[in-house]
Amino acid sequence: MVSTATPSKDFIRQIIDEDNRTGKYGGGVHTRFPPEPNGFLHIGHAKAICVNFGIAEEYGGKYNLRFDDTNPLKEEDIYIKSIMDDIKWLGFDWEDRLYYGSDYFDQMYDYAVDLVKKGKAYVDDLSAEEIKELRGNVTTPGKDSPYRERSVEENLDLFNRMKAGEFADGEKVLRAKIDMAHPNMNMRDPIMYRILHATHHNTGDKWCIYPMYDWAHGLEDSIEGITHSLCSLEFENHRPLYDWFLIELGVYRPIQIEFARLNLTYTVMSKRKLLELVKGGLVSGWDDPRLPTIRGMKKRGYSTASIRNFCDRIGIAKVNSTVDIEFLEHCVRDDLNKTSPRFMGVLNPLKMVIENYPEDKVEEFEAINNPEDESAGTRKVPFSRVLYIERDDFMEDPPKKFYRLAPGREVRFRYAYFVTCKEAVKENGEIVELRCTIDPETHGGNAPDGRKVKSTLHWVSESHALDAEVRLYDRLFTVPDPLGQKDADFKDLINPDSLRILTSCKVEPAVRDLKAFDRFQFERLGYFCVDPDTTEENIVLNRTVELRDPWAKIQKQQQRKK
RNA sequence: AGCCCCGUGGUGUAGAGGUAGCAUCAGAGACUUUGGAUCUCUUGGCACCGGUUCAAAUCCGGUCGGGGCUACCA
Repeated sequence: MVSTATPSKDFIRQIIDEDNRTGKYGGGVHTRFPPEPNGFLHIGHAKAICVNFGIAEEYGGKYNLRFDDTNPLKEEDIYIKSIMDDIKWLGFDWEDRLYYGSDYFDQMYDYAVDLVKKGKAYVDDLSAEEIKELRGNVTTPGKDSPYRERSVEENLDLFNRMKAGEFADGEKVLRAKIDMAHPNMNMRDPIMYRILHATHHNTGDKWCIYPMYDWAHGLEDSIEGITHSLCSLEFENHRPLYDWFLIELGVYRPIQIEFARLNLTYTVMSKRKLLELVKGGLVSGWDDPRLPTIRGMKKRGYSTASIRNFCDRIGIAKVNSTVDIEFLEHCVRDDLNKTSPRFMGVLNPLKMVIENYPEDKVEEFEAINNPEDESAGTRKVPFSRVLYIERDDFMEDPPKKFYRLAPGREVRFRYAYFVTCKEAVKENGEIVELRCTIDPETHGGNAPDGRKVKSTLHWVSESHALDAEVRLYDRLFTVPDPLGQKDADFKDLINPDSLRILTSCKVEPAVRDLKAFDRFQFERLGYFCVDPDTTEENIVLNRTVELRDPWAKIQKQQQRKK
């Protein structure tokens, strides 16, 4: 029996349902994701991709990947591969529907000629400055260009010569003839073509005139038979123009629907800001794990499932909003908890000697790989007289609610024994070693007499431990809204602890078998993944996110009280 | 200022004339060989004013607030 509760639908799915009901587009759904190949994809794009491709998938429709490459000055081939790689990594397959806006340059030109013939477009000789001047502003209407009333013949001739390369960059443009007094600035005779003697990554030197976004985009959608053209809110004011071109041309017209793009706290999302960070050397590159780029997140240890689940769960709406990064972190924990194998690793090692354990003895304890997934099986973890534990797991003078190890206190060592601390050995006031004893009766971690222990600690056997470098990543900025601060440049608000590198970490032997990008959990610490920098000699691990940590919260509260 | 879009717990969203729901966060508890996970409970919201109606988050009018637009970028 399936639940009768109908899942709530966002406004876009409601529109599609209605279109399907009325048969507006023959009941089909065909969407597209149209990135400009001039940068790397980030989580904001992931949302757009999930909206466009996810909805098409859900309705049994198709989706296109289309590179919107109408500006040869800004676009480069190198971005195309990275964008495709990222989208594939997100788990989407556009099959054979990979297109380029530039594929349609010929057809667009013909359409432009159509419009000229209809008296709806004209060649303007004004300079960029003059055009700006005559456009007016939001409160004052613009004025007609002196070239606005050229004859169709003259326009046709001029436009053809523009194409033929007779004019220099900026000398002439082709404009739509709409209304210079229109309250919507986009309708004040928008430019359709500009002259750019530049080599295009796809069409080479074939063209010296290139179409503007507003002219090109609707045509691309129309040519590809897109049904629902889903884009971000800033194109709302462009929709009348999108419609105008297609209506004047009398061609198939998709519907453009706008939704709010994703904003996240404690990070920046714009290409320009991201570029500033990369160019300024403030991060290690586009794949720096602190960045919200797809590559960065992959390197950080985010899974495809966690990102897609996040994008689905934040919803779609028309209000500008900022999602708390905590929710992203929740989504990645949620997925990784179910899928990640567990290991033990000590980030800040404190040596511990078990006085009543023989020096040459080694035992192997069976550890559960994933308590959430029985099929993940078990592994053996070696135990011996000298171990490492986490420095934070011992306090000489424990405050209230600190359940971990302290002098005279007994805790459990995960999968091994109950351990009691006898003494903390100090050198120059610093604790350098703990002397402890085990209760042999608690072999495996259970007391036959049923006595309980307040906490369970992770540990690593000294002689079996692997050394590892661990990169602890945290939020990139110290404030939720780094761009909204008065009198502060966002680059000065970078969290100095957004990356902390620990070099003397000790991890259990099984970590050796992991490969680059493998994700796992260090019990009690968080989720990590293997950095591709890892070599035979040097294990490098990246922390994706910490586990939820009630003790850290209590600690903060206690500090506040002081 | 002109035009366009939008206001539902702290945050993100559902609700389409009839008991304001979900998720997250926060708080409390249960359970626990991860202070993880899981489970239970609790706090907390319809921007404001007026109108229509037996009944308004929902429809209408206004006010206030937020965002977008003034590139030969996309």
